[in-house]
Amino acid sequence: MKKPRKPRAPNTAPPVLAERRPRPRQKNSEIIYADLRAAISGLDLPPGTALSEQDLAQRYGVSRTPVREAILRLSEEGLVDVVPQSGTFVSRIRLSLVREAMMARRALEAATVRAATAQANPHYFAQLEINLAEQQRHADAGDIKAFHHADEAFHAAFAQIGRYPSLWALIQQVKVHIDRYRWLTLPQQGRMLLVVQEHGAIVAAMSRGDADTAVALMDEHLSKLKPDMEAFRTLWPHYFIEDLDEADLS
Amino acid sequence: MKKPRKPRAPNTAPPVLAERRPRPRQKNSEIIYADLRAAISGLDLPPGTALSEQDLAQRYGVSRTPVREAILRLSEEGLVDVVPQSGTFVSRIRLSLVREAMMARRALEAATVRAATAQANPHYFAQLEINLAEQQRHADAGDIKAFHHADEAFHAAFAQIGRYPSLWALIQQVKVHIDRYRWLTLPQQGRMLLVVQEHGAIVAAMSRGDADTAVALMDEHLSKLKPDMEAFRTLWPHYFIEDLDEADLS
DNA sequence: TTCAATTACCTTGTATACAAGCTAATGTTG
DNA sequence: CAACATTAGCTTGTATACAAGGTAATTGAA
Repeated sequence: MKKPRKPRAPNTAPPVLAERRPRPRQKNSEIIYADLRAAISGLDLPPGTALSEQDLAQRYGVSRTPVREAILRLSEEGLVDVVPQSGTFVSRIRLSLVREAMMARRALEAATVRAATAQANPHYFAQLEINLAEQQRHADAGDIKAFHHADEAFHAAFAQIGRYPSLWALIQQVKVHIDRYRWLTLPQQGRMLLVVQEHGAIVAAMSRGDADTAVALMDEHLSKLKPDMEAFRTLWPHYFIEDLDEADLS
Repeated sequence: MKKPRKPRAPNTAPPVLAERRPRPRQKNSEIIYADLRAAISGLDLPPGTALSEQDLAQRYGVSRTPVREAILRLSEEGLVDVVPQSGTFVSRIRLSLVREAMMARRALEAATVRAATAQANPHYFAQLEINLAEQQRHADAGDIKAFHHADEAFHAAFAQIGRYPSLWALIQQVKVHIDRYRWLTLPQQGRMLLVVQEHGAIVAAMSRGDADTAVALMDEHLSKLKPDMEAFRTLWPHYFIEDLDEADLS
């Protein structure tokens, strides 16, 4: 006769080091999330596109559950709008949000550039120079997507060098809203070469230990986007959504 | 005999204004998320606590699905660690993350204070004064939770006044990591009254239109937390987790 | 022809069932 | 008694079924 096993005490004891083996396997929802995010960020899924959970599930060969989790994350980032009993749609670009994202990015990257300047050493400068060369190569070749990738790595490097890695995660979170807008303006010729020059000037200031100038140059670099918002809004009206930014809510 | 209906075209057409009726009903997952987040932020669920989806589902009277969605959001914020086939645990406080969160918050709130100073008008100052009085009241009464609530509203007001509402959402996201740490130090007597004074000084500088001073005062205000990290780490060792912040990864 | 009512189909939200795998108590062996 | 192997029970990840409700094509009447 088997004795009934005593129920195990609930696992309230803190696992001393649960982080040792971060499950090597990547969850399906993560893959789908990254995939959709890249597509939305790069305007491959333009604003207003309908996303069906069922459809995506079939496309990825999984059930609705992981798709739902991916969409939930996108929804929190403001990249999709989930309307119950109606549908899920790639969110339209809210210019007020772009404006806020630019402000946040400027504030955060000013911090990373300053921190990176303080931590700088020859090893890191070599890393930055390699990245700059890569940017130059892609700019010469006119490969916008590759250039954008190198640009991301360049900006990410400051957070890494300055020892503020999670700040980059935060920057990425707001950056996606800027990027969606930026893809409408980047194709302008000569833009990429100008960006490489500005990046080089920032590194030069850092190498002189001139943090204030480096920060100022970065701020100027990130502020370059503003000008012609209205023009683009008339060109791609469906991509944008009116917001009550100028409406006085006193 | 019924004629088979022609399949409807997929809804790829952009819904002209899907945002008109934001479903009044709040999803269960949102309620659970807010509830758990508040409990974790306020240390009612101390770091290391095990959270069972099944258990929470029964407690809230729902199925696992909405609980999972809430936990997924907490996981993205770094407030819980989900270990597949093992359990979900309230994350331990990573001091490196606290440090990064403080840096991010300082950078972002500097921006909101500057913007708020530019937008200031008597209506907004009256709003701030009312909030200051409320802080004073709660500080006198020694009601820490209520004071914390008013403190949040105070800081949120700058983003609102400066017309950068989504920046406050970003600040809240990083602030939670600071708060968990702060609850270990806030009970110090006299702390609250000092905070009210510092808040008042910021508003005073704003009322003079002195944005630089207001920003500097806010930065100083937000930098007050630093000192005794090591002391608390020895007092509540289970609440913290070692990280490789100082480890050189060259 | 025009316009309103109907209704089939699709959407997301939730509940439930099953699968893979980790943990700790139990059983076994030296 | 000590150390190791076994295994019951729990965990999360995923798949599937059902429910509530919105949309648009169809249908019917004026």
